Amino acid sequence: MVTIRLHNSKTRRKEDFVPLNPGNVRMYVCGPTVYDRAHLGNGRPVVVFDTLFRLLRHVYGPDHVTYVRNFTDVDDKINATAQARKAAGDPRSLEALIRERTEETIGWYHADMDALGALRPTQEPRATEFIGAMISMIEGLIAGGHAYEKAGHVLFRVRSYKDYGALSGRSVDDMIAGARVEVAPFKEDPMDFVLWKPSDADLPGWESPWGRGRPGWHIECSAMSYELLGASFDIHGGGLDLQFPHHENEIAQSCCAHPEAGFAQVWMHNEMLQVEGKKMSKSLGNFFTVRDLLDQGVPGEVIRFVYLSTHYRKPMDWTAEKAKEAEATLRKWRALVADVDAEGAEPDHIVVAVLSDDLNTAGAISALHAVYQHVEHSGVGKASFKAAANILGLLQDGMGAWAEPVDLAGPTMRLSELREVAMSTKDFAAVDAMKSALTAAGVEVRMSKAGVVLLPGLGFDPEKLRGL
RNA sequence: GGCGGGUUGGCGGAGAGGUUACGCAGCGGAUUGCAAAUCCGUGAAGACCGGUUCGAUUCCGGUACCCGCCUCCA
Repeated sequence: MVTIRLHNSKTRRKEDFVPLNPGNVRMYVCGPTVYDRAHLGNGRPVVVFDTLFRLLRHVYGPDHVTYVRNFTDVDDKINATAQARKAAGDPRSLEALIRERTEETIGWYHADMDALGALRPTQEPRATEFIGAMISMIEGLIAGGHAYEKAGHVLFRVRSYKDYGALSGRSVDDMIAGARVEVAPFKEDPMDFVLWKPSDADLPGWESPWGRGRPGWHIECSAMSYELLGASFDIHGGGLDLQFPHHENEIAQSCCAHPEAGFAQVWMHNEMLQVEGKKMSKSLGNFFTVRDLLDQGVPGEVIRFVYLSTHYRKPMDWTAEKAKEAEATLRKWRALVADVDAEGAEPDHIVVAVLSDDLNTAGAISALHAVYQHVEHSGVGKASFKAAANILGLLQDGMGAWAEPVDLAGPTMRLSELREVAMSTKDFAAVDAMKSALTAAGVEVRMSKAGVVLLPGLGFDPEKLRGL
């Protein structure tokens, strides 16, 4: 069996991955807050951990991996959207408006992430379905002396957990010295964070031992991972920006609530995303969603390829140039395995080995280039090539419509005839005219002794072919 | 201010203490009505300064620059 090695943020080292139970490998990844479309940065961890999910399924068997990714549907931004709609005159209740907004956003998320070729996780719990579990965990923390109630809030007592800061390499004292902590009079210590907060009538709330209120952000992941994966599980993933404070707080909560267990064994964090060398932000005008790209005609598979062409622990720069290169490569690869069935085929072992070394997707893509060369020349190993690409979620059946030939038989025939005539008359004017028209419509024109081949490119516009 | 990460050839981007990464672009050639595509071949790197070593781009230290987090933005 292949040994998977993973860089563990907790130990800052690459380690052999040894699951607690090979019969059920368990992974939890922090999912989206469902208040709006997923932007390009949101897609990166989805594709990264989907690739890990696929690798784990390959190594341990598809039925022996449990992948949980949550939906955060309790959030002030969701509330704000709902309140805005209500203020605009919508007669429905706030709860109904919130439900509508989160349902709508989850639908978008699924559609967009499906387009990136990501498998649905085994379970996708919503925070609102686990409020009871959060309340019990908070009660346990209070009973254990790790949390306290004050002014309608319940706060986690950071000083009660000696390893607080270990994941992100910070000490409580250093952070306080940094002085960027929220000042709240009811906190025992400035670093203490909210487990539960009161809701007034204009906000969604649940009854609790501390009155009507709603959970703080961090407790949901602790409660849901415990309910669905247990007190100890294998991998916890998310973006690097979540390392502090979110994951640090999760560890504190979970380890104090279940001191006998180890919580997550391996922590993985993907680096952030940039666009054309700059941080993606609305103020710079380079902010866009996955849906924006899909609507512009960039295939989801191309977006996925670009994500995977940079190692997950390095900042990734999205550029139009990369998308162009990715498209060309995928077209070439898809042409090679157009009619190949990879079902049951053994994926190329070098690609798998490279990928198993801390999810080296960029290295795996390079290895695929080498395998392609070999298969191209020898004609053998197509299924193995495709199966290896499939572990990266590339060249999946059903995702290649964008690369499939469009019926251009008519223009092909006409151009062939024109060329036939021109070859004898030596007057190529008509041929060249038609060729430029085709090129302008986004069609790639290939002419050789073997004949004429027309291939639609990314910007192919069938409308422009009318009249040809 | 505190913590963490990065700096590889024209561009993108990996691995490895010593032997070609790879892709794109470029250049030369085959092919071509022209071009595209394809194929063959080919040049090009390791921010800076020290240290360890027979030998470092790869390990260690320092400098410069860049980036992220510390503000419920993945």
